[in-house]
Formats: sequence, structure tokens, C-alpha cells
Amino acid sequence: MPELPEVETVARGLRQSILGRRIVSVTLGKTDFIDDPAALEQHLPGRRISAVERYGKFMLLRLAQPETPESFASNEGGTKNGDSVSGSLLVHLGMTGHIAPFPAARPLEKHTHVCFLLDDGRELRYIDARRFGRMAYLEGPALEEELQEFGADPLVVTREEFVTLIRGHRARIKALLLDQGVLRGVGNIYADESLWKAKIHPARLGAQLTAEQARTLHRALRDILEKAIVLRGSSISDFLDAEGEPGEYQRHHRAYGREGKRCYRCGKLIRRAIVAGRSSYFCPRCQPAPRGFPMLPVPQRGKPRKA
DNA sequence: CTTACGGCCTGGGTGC
DNA sequence: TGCACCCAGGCCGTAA
Repeated sequence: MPELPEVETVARGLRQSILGRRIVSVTLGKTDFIDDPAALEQHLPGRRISAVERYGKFMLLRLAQPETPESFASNEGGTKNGDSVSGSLLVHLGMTGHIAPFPAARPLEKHTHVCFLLDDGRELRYIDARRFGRMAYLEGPALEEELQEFGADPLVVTREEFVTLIRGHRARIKALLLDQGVLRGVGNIYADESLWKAKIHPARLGAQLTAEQARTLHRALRDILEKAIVLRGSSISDFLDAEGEPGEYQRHHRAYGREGKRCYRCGKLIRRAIVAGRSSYFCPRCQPAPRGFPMLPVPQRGKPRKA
């Protein structure tokens, strides 16, 4: 389940492997996760990948016009590489998306839905069993509008901005952390991990947090994301980076996925509850529930734990 | 307006 | 071997 650290890891990998390559042709398989499949076929061939950026959980492959002698000569005196008029390929990996270059001769893996033939003979392939991901070619105002929908980057937002942001909403803190319009890039894993580190229960309301708690959460979130990036993300189910390597951060999880295991701080058993519609893992002692939070019996889920 | 919630998409894993 | 079910994250419609 790629979140900010995993997407950052993949983006860095692609930067190493495909930056500057030109897309020769586009081959599409299933396209129900692509906004406008025809737009990819129409606009991508001939374009050069001039940058790979991460925006929340999205990757942006910036596409420049090819530098043909004519376009170079007739260029309106210097818009650089046509970047200002060129668009981007947005890629969201959903839960099971993979994107990486392969030798073109290599047999297609199952669930390969998009192939971009590159000018060095390799193929950039998008593989996604569940197709919960998304792909779109956008340029100009449509691209700007799309990006404008997103909230602050948790690695960039300042402490006091974060405090204002969080305390300005009544929704549960877990919901706020997951809301891409508030903060971009945080998913279930890093929401739970940062709340555990900050000793804040996921069901607390944003507006109910003290400024001090919000500051602590900001610090916890940033520290965790940065460390997770260093460790190339968390490989829970099948996340692999662009080189096919798993991340290491799952070894550092303190809450996520640890139902019934001991809290690393106090030894109490980590619990799971549905908060903001998501499985949420927390320590019932370190992260005291707000008054009235229903201590619902955790819906039975057949996951035998060894004693 | 904001927030809460249920349903939908898909297929791998699991339990029987 | 089969097969029904659960669950993941994002999004959307609806209700309060």
C-alpha cells in the first residue's frame, strides 16, 4: 500500500532509471483506471521524461516536447524545452500498483496494463492486479486544478501551519491525517504510526487537540516519514521499489498491523478499532480514548495469533 | 458548510 | 481441489 515514503522511493528509483528517456510508443491493456486512455496514446509518443516528481501519493512524470531542430529554431525565443506548455503523466499506485522499466523482450507479468516503449529499448511498465491505481495525462489548467485539490505536504508544512490545520477541523484526527485535501501523502500505516508515537488516540477530534499535542504529532509524523523514506518504505503485502527491492520500514512499525501484540512502550496489548472507516491500531494505555468513544468489541477477524 | 457512513471497484489470501 | 468471504484505499452519493 504505497503511501508517501513508498511513492518517494519509487520516484527516486525512476529518476535514476528513466529520466531523460523519450517515450516511443504506448501500449494499453485494461484501461478502466485511466482517466482518458486515448489522451495517453495521443500525447505521450515522442515526449521526453524531463522530471519525476512526487505529489502526495502521486507521481508526476513531467513530459517535455522533443528537441527537434525545427522546434528549436522556431521556439518562441526560449520557453525552456517546452515545459511550460507540456503536461504530466500522473500515476497513482493504489494498493497494488508497480511501475518500473523492463527489457522489452522480457515476458509481460500478469496484470501488466500499460507499456511505454522507451528510446533505449526498454519498456516502462505499469502492473496493477487490482487496478485501484489511477493514471492520467493532464496539462495546462486541468493539471493545475487537479494539483490544487491537495493539502499540504507533511514534510514541508511548518509546525505552526500544521497546528492551525489540525485544530481547524472537527473531524477525527485519523480522518484528518488520511484526508488528502488536508495533508497529501499520509495513508493508514503512517497515520497510525505517527499517532502512536505522539500518544494520541485516532478518534480524538482535531479541534480537541491541544497545541502541544498537535506540535508533537507534527514532529512524530515528519520523523516517521523521513525515517521510512531512508528505509525505502514499508513492504506489507507486495510493495517493491522500482528496482524490485522491498522496503525495510515495516520492521519498525509500532502500531500498524500489531493487534494483540505488546505495545513497545508500556506492554499493553495493541488494539484495533474502526475509526474513520479504517482499521486503526493503537495502544489503549498510551493513547487514551476520548470520552464516549465506544470501546467496541473488535469485530472478530479470524487471525490466529500464536500464543 | 462540514462530517459520517455505506457501498463500490478487484483479486489474493484465508478458512472451511 | 474448490469456493465463499474478507479486506485493502479512494471515491462518490446520501444523510445528518
